[in-house]
Amino acid sequence: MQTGFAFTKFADHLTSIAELSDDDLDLLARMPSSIRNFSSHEEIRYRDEQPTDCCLLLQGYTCWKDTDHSDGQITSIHVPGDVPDLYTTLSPRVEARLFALGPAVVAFVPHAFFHEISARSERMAHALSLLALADVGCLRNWLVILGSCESLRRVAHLICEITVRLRAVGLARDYRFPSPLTQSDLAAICGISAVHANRTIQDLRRRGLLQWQSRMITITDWPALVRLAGFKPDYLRLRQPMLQEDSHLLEPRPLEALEMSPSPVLRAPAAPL
Amino acid sequence: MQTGFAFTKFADHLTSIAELSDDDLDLLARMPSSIRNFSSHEEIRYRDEQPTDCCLLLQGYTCWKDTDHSDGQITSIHVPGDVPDLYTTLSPRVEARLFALGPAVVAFVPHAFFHEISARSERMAHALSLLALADVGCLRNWLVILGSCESLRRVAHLICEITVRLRAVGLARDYRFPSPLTQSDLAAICGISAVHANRTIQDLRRRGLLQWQSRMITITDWPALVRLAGFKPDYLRLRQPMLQEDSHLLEPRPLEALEMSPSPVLRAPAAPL
DNA sequence: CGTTCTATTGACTCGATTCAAACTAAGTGG
DNA sequence: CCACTTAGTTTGAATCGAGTCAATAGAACG
Repeated sequence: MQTGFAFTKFADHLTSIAELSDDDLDLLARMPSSIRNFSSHEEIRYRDEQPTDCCLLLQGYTCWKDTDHSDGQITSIHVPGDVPDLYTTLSPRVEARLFALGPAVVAFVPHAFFHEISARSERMAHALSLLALADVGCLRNWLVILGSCESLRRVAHLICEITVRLRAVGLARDYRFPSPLTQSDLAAICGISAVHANRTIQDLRRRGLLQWQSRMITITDWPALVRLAGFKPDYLRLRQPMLQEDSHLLEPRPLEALEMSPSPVLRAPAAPL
Repeated sequence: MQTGFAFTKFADHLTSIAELSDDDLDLLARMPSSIRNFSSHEEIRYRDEQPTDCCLLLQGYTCWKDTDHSDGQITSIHVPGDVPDLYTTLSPRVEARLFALGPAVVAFVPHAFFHEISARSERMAHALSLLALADVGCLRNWLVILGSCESLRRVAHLICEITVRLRAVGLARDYRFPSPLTQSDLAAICGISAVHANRTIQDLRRRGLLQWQSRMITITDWPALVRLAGFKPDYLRLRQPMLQEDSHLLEPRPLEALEMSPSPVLRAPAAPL
């Protein structure tokens, strides 16, 4: 167990949702973690596991699968800065399976750390609650998508959400980001067949909204994609809406430069907890 | 504001998920509440409302709709004992709309009460966390259903879930319960059209699994319904599984008589908080 | 007693699945 | 380095589940 810079990704994520004091950021800087690499489709958390730490995703993507079936429905996906199993700090049993979608880097952070920072700072405890509520908001919103949209909107919405969530932690600044998902993964997220996932992507490509090649997604018409998806990011509970419907891709860093300093806590030297 | 017996429904619900001490039950007995009746499809919570109390459902059903569209997707439904907006104790803003599905009786309970019992009893705080986690479990499970099942299984699964959740709070003992939902409501839950909802119900009737007439559902072949739905109630996190695949309807109260005393706290006289 | 909401039915259309096959890319080992 | 394997993508054709539209029948309510 060592102290590293894992906390900066988490700090970016937290500050995108809740306002933190300098003291809170100092608390975060003391986050102990042990890093592990996972290869694509490797299992990170097993059903009925009772971990004493949480997974903080540093690079790549992960997803929950609630069913045991290997190509079963994916219930949520995660981007760097997310802590998919934060809820295990409340009830330490894992009821589903957590997989890496593409290669992923994960920092394991002891439950005790989250308990401690919650106890020390009221505001931090509140921020962690908001984080959990944001996850539930994502879940509810995705349920609405699955229940009421056809495949084209589903896929479009998914890509909008990933984009905004990445940008909230300082990634995908140029509307371009790695996407190691297979089309079967995409299908498992969107609740459609792999074949149809393929045809849907082609449709999006043909409409000139995005490119998806060699494990990279490049959004070529963000406003149109948002419009097609009917994407409204309120449910993400971000302090900055992050939409910029008007800003075109020609101006790479629109107006969030000041609100979005990538890692405001880097000034604090890390020290063991 | 008065103290009533609203707490018994809530206590039933809590004890179905978490173990409570006698002291905890005494705490619950002091629950202050003000009762209100709602008629079918009346709105209980409005978007962007900032309530200082929670809705404890005493009779009937309610549902969340995340979209403003009046026939939009329903993201969750609630049975007596549920507190749909418990999360507002953490973050007091309501992001969706809460409706009564059929006539409903609701007890409004101040946030302060939940904060107080959490502060006084560690075990109670934990129980409330488990309650919230169970809600999320429901949500995830329903997302899987919407993403991977066709309409027949969706409807079958919904009815299984309602049945088990009702039975967990001492209702629907004979696999028979009021169901004031319209077929449009059912459609909005299951993400299908109202016309198709109708045809699906007829299918279930034709298979001899249930009756649905004059706002009552009678399950006529519970084991077959469970099998058809592929219903596995683990995700509800109930302490008692409540499946009884084998027990037929001829024996109305199978084996849960001892574990399920309907309101174990009624012995405690209610006193103002 | 009529108005309104809800349930039901039929015909047509469309989105999506399935199955099968071909094709590409990426490894792996001889 | 090439042949072989494997995983992932792409395409077509047949089928099926579900949506839509429209019309009717029934139930509830004032």
